Amino acid sequence: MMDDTDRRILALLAENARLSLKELAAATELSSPSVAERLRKLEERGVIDAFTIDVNPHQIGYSLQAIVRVRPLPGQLHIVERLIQEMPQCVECDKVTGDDCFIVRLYLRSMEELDTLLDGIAERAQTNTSLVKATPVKRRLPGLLP
Amino acid sequence: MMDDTDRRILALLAENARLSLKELAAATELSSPSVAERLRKLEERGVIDAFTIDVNPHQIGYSLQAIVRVRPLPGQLHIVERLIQEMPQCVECDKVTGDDCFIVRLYLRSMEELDTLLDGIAERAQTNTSLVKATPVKRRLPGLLP
DNA sequence: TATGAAATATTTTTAAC
DNA sequence: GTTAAAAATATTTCATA
Repeated sequence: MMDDTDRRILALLAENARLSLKELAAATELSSPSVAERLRKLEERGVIDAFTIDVNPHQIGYSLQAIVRVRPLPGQLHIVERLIQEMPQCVECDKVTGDDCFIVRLYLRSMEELDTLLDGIAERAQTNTSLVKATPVKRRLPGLLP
Repeated sequence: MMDDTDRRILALLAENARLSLKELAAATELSSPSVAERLRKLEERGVIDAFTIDVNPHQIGYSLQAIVRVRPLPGQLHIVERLIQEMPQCVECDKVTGDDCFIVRLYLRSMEELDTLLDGIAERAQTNTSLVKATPVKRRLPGLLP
């Protein structure tokens, strides 16, 4: 279903999603219409979920990043889930197995903002916060071997 | 430094990074050259880190997703960090405060692959694995208020 | 310093193979 | 999957607020 050329296109777009069809064509030794058609199919099949941007949180005022494990109290799961979804500081949330129910990534302007945010769910959930000190692996594609 | 128009451009590109200058210009009621100039500056200032794609892990063979907290044993921190970085299944890794040192997001083809991967660092680190059951918030921009 | 208009150059799309 | 022509778009230049 996906060949080496498709994988090459994905890897190129992961680095620069605004590459023109012409540039993609040159890199894959195909013609532009051919690349356009492959792109269309990759989107249609849902391999490419979205063309998007990575924004540097620091440059838009978010000086801190935290990963918070959230364990809702009995009966509070759905409310907590909704509260998390509505936090503008939440950029990612997964529902997971194990003692914790949610793992949330927050962008924060200050420690005070973190405190306020967690206070807002303190009555409904236990939380465990880790502050991000560094990012050894920035979001990237996984291996694309067949 | 960043005005409402810039924020609008960021929000539009977060949804579709391949929007043409013309489309961005229409949406912001600016001319194409004007949008091009703003884009150039957003990149130059590092507000936009990258134009990239979101790939659906299922469509490229990764049926499972796990978030693993990793706590290296004394003296093993740097080796463990390197081992994580070299895992093609690792799509994200943060170094954090607290008992755990690293929080890693893995894409996996099978449970067996998870087992093999964790066995590979078992002598150097304690790990705690959560399997992703759902994703209430998919990666998104944080609030962009000034 | 940021914008817009117009001209030019480039790219994308379409159609035929 | 390709080529080549038509259509759409991007870029450059320059004038302007």
